[in-house]
Amino acid sequence: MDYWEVQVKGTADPEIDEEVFLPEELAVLLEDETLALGDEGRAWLFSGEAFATAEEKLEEFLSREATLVTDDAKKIYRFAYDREIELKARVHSCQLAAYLLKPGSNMGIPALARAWLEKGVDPKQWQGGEFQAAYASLLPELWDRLAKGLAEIEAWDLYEKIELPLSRVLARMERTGIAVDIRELEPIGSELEAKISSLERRIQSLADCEFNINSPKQLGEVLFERLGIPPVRKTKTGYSTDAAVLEAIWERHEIVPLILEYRQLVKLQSTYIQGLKEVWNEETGRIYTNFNQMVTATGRLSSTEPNLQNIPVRLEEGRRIRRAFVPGGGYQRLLAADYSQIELRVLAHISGDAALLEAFRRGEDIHRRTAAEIFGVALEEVSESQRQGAKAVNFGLVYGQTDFGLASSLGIGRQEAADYISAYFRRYPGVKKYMEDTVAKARKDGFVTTLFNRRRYLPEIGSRNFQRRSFAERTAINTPIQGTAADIIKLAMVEVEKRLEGEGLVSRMLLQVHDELVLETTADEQKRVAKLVKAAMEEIVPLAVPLVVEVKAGPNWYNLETVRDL
DNA sequence: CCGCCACGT
DNA sequence: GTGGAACGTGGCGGA
Repeated sequence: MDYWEVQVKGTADPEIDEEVFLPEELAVLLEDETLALGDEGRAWLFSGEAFATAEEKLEEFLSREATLVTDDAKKIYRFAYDREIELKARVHSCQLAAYLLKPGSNMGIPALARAWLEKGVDPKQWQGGEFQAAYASLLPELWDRLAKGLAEIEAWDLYEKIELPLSRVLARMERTGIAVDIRELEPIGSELEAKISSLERRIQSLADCEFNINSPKQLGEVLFERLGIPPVRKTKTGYSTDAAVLEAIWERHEIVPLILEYRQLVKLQSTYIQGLKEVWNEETGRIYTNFNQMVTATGRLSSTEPNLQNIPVRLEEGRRIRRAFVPGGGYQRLLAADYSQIELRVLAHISGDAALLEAFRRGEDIHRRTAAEIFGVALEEVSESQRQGAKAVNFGLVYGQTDFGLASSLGIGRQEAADYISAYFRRYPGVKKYMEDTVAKARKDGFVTTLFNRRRYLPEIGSRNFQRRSFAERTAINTPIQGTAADIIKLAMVEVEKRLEGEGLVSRMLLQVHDELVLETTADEQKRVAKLVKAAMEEIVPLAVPLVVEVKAGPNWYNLETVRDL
């Protein structure tokens, strides 16, 4: 590698303008007027602030048939979308590769260099903006090593066919944002404020003292000392006062339900009403989330600042917040497409269990069918409480359930829960075998994989500590299921984006909520887009059972109605 | 900065 | 016999 001595300008500190050494191609990208490329039309760029100094050069570069190796491709894609550049260059992401090789590890450049190049890289050795050039100088060798690593674990396709194209889709979604009618939040906020202060007064009056209800410590003292309610459970720091505890002591004192309601309303007010107002952009009327592609252990996305993957839906009080999420910028409808029972369908596919396969192939109500199997009754004979029990079993199944966990979720005895579980495994022996085989494989290899070869390492699977080992075993069972579902929806997102573009439609994807995609669409396009999205999601990965997607549409995220006849 | 708690899938 | 559902993010209190 030839190194040129160049100047790096426009760093975080405008006073810094130091001489550093860079790989030749990088130096050219940053400084040279004519933008000559390396032998293979390849350049390396650290996505820190330095790339703002090279905007024009970068724009020009990205419009060429060339390859840019960077630490974070999504930032480059954002750069291109923000400037409406027609992107011709291929982009590679070291961090994305590193995430697939070892999720959970530190994805910073110095850490990656230490891990993959066995180089001692100390960020403190560079001054000011100099480190950005130094980081870039590590990229050629780092990328080479990571690309080889992906091939070695047979995850190159996962990178190239799913994660990298998804980065571009996510960049586009982040730039698009979602319209929020802030006026819808005002009355909800005022109502919450009134209810909260009224509850606060009633709670203090029942306790006959002033205390901070938001402090679990103070609340515990009031409930379990002052009011003399027998404590249910302890945490490391004191009395536990979570919802399960409060529900258990519901009858002991009339203050308890008020506290549950108070907690719920304060959550809505602070996190959603206040929180969303604070990040709302008044120029565009939209909210812009960050979709993080390299955080979770299983391959799911996460959403931050704000988190738009946990907007309330279960309880009506909070669900109303969804009225504020609306189509904007000339669009008329929001459209939501969600996978029905995707995790249980994935379980059916990877376990190959005959009864589970049959249930999904027949299009049966899966919880009803499970209840019929567990309780040994005909489908028509299943009672509502039996169905609820079976639903909890199916739910827990995916998490590597224990009798204790099932018992507490159903409010039944531990023995009864254990009976349900063993009845389940008698009727679904393929599922039992999958779980045993997966744990055994994890113990042998030290990792588990998804259908698309995403890996998760489980170093504690052989621990002699029961708690640690048990946790690793549940994780071994859950990760291939949750992770495969994540792979599938990611692939579907890439396909949906491709089809929308290919069909010349203006409708656009806005959000992903693990098994659901939210789009905004026009009145004209709604029907066509509903069909397109449903087909793309259902057909993207042919499993041994059908994937079923339900599509809803409406004037906001609260009022959605099923789109029929697709 | 960590623990608790509450929201989502 | 053990502790006991999987994956996340944000607000708050308190050290």
